[in-house]
Amino acid sequence: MPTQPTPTMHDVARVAGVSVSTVSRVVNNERYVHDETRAKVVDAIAQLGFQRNEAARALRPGQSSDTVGLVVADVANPFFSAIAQGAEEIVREHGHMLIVGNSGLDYQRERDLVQEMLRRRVDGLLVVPTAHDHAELHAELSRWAPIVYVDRAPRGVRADAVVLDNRAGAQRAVDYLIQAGHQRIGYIGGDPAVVTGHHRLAGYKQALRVAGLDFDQALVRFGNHTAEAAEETGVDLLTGPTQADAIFADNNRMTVGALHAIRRVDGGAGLAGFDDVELADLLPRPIALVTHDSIELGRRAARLLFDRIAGTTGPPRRVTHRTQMLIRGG
Amino acid sequence: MPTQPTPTMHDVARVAGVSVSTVSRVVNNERYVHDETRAKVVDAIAQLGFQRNEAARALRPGQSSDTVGLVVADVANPFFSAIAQGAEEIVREHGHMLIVGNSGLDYQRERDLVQEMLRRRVDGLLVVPTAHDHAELHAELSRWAPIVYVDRAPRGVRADAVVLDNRAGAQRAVDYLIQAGHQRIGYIGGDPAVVTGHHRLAGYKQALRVAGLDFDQALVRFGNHTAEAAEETGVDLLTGPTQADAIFADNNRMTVGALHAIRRVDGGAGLAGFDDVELADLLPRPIALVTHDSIELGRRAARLLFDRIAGTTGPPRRVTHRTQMLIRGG
DNA sequence: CTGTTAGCGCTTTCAT
DNA sequence: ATGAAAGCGCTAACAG
Repeated sequence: MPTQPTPTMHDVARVAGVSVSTVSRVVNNERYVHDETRAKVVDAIAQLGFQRNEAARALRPGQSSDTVGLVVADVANPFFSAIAQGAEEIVREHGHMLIVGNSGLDYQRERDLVQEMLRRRVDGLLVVPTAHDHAELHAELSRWAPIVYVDRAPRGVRADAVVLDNRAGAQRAVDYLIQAGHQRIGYIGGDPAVVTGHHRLAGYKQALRVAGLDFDQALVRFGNHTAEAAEETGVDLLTGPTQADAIFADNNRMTVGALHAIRRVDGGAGLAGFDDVELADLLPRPIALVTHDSIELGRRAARLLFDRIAGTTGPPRRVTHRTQMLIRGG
Repeated sequence: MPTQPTPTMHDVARVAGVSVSTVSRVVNNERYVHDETRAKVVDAIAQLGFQRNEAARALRPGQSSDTVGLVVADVANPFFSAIAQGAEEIVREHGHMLIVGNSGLDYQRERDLVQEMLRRRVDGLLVVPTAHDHAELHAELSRWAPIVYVDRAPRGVRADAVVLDNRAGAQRAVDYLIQAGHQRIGYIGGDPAVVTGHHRLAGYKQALRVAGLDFDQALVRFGNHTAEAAEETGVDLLTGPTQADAIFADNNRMTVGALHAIRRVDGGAGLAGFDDVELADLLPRPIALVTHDSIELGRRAARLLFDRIAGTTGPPRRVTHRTQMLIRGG
């Protein structure tokens, strides 16, 4: 059956034989409504299946849409879906709803999404920013609603952000590879412009430096946008002239690719990676993983956002979540 | 800096020295606006950073909120996040936005979420229903907006749904185990009330029947709600009096649990599972997986929904997606 | 206790 | 080509 127009308070009022204001009072559980009148209204509401139009309600001054927007690169990536999970949890606790959009790491789309969400008058935004400089975007849009950045701070802006301890995490994992006797550790990274990559690379370099190993630019390969690309890069690192004997993978997609590469090459290459990957513990060979609670990351970002929505002012807050290294598999 | 109130068309009109109707015309790209006037308005819009309030716009008769709701059990589960990914893609193509909620497979929460989304006047709903009877819920709420169910049809209702070929998929995987010489195949399932489990169990039974094997109720264990629970169940099946020599896992979480169980027991138990699991191909022992394109599942459901939103009437449509069996790992 | 009124931000006749 | 005015569904004074 085709859908019907939703009944309004006016309809309820007519059926109950009262005025709309009385209906409004009943719906909002206000005092000073005669029990009898209330009963009539409640009946009419049930009979019509009335549900208050929140969009209309939000139009009143001082009211809000009770929605929050979340922009991630790609909800299908376990890292981002964990963020979404955590964010949804907090958002629901606050009686809000979550609008989700995928930027695909495309700046234009990110921009469009944020703008569209603002047009819907979200109370705030959680954004995993693309690599593009955000100075303009942030200045232009954060006037209207608070924005909290997740996983990485955008370029060109000092703004609220909840991030991971990328550098220390990467350093630790790379150090593990070094301690295991590897000397030529390849670095497989994603978009070179994304700042997390830079920090993780810094951790990689630091580990080499501490161990007194030389840094070889040929071992560093950014620009892998899928696990498949990372796999090819991994094979090349391991079998090509670079002669890598281990790999550090920049994020979960890269790790999956690296695992396949190592399997194809079938040498004794070592592997470490940023982010956890499901089933890594069942793999035949040990892998060092920089893990973190990404659901909590989403929660923290959402809490910070609601803090701002509640009116908390002050300088940009930067929350850094710790990571830990786990040796899984083997 | 705290956020400012968003400028309205009225503000723009004042700055541009025209009336709100003229601003509206410019914003909506209507003809019959003098170029000079248009320029003034465009300037004012840019100066103020005006963005049309979509909520207010949607209030006008005949207009819609251009939003769609998606209710899944848990976006962090790769199966559901893939659905979200596919849905988001189509929703965006239609110029809409996606509101996401997690039901946690709790009927009351599902109900609350759907109702809340309806209050926000979503144009339609995509729902992965809980196990509860939906006769009342569906009858009550589908009057206001079209609902398309994803992954499983709700109990007690004939409604639009996009589902998988659960029975045939399970049958094929179980048959694979039988052909591999296994005789006592344990079944690890989730919520016994979820209909997909029933269909998959039917496929399991059918495979046994075809092969002339007896069905043993003791081998069937529903009620595992996490991978950890599935692991314990798996260990019990393999080492307990049931003496299972293989396991069929009902869904991706169960498969992860079963993998751990088999690893703990360390026998030569066979394993098959519904849904794909990342990295399964790298595991040391072969596993039969019933795979499917779950992103496409989300896309199909969303397309069907927009079909209804566009006004297509007719009897409930049931779309069944094919599955395929892959032997991964080994 | 309840109804009348005004108005939120926007679109849409209807005049001019 | 532009403006005035009404109204979408709801809430919030303000009367009574």
